[in-house]
Amino acid sequence: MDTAEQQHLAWLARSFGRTDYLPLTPSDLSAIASSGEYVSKYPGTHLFKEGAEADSAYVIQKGQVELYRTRNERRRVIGRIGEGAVIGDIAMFQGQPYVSAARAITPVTAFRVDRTKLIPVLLANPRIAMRWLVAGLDQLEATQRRVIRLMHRTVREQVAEMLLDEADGYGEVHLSQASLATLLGASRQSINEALSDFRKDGVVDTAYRMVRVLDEQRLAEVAGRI
Amino acid sequence: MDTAEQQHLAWLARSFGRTDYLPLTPSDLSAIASSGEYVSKYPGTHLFKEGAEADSAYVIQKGQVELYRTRNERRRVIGRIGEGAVIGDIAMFQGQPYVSAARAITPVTAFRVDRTKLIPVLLANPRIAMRWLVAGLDQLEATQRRVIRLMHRTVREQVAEMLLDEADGYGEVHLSQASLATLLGASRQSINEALSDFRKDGVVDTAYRMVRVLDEQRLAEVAGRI
DNA sequence: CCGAGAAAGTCGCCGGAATGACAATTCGCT
DNA sequence: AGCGAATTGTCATTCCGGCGACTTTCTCGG
Repeated sequence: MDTAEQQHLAWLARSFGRTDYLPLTPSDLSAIASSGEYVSKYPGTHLFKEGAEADSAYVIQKGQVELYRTRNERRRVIGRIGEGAVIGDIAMFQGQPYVSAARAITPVTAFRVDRTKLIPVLLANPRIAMRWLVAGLDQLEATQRRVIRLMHRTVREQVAEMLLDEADGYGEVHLSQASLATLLGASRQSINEALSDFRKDGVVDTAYRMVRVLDEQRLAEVAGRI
Repeated sequence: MDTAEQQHLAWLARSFGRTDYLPLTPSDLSAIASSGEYVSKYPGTHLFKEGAEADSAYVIQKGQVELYRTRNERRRVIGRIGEGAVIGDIAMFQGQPYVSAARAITPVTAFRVDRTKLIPVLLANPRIAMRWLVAGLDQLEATQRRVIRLMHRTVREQVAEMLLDEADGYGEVHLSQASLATLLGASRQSINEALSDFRKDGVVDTAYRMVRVLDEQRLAEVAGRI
């Protein structure tokens, strides 16, 4: 599989592992309760694996899930998601294999939606179906916007943009520099250089597998968001 | 509006102006007949304009429609579509403004689907709604794939890819080198150089505002489609 | 507490492509 | 036919960033 493809899948998987992707309300869940069931996963076990047929989607109720892809027999963590996130749904709707694997890293409770059972329920509850699918469209479109926003920008600008995008509530980005490089399609060295610059200017702080954003304002300027 | 944004919209509009985007069957159309009406447009008149609120989608029944965007008071043709194509639907579902204008270039008959009338019909025909929306997901996903496929490739490869993609039935691409440059986010000079190379090798022929593909096979090799 | 392996930090080299600057064509219009 | 604007064809210059090759630092499992 070529690099572009890898990157595409990484972006997709990342995009759909976002906690702000909440197409379903609690009442929706009760409506589709019959098309799935609650599952518990111990840390280390899989919700689904990369490349498997996407016959289910999951709504995370509790715990943290890690999304990763395997490439050249090496695991690449794409992101971590938590409560409320929906994963695997786009692949499920499209009838495509999962683009990433999902593994519990804490004890996880999730609602597993079975494709074959879900379809009739959605046909009976078109309002939910439409909201869900439109949410998918929005997500995909947003991802695309992001990707194109990154094109034809210097690595430095791309890194700034990415950090702003990926920072969690504490302004921390838990990704290795190599992961950032893969996502941006840049070399690890260039990422490192950009981060070194930022660190020297006191804009970010770096540690093992982590970057902390210190000066969001300045980073936004670099990213061209002005 | 910045360049990345421009490019994003150009890509989107371009992608959705493809005749292979056919989410609806004739029987679907009869089912949603009540949510719209047939409209006839004389050449030169608009189906919709860029930036306007997307309150309708159109299914082209007959004729040719030109999609274009205006930038710096200059029209940029993004594509032409014909019978069977659906336009404006993604924007309509998302509640976003149209990303391009659509203008009839031959006498056009189209079925105009009204957003407010459509929603209840789709709720009553969830099967159509789901198919339509999933088709939208597929399209967006395919576009994204294309975009990422173009990233991190040499201009030469990008040009080859683009020419294959944009060639009409006669193997001709009616775009100025500057337009190609904009779409690819490259400089005009680089495009020119790539085209010169291809011309020298007898792979393409160039003229004013036009490129004709002579050796599709070889172009595909360059594009990496092998 | 320690060792292996992963991740991070640096350097030099070099190619692809942006930029700026012109000359040469071609087309649309008067 | 002829003029001006748009388009195309070429260079020389500059620079971003990929790649290879290390060294240093950090983590984690035993």
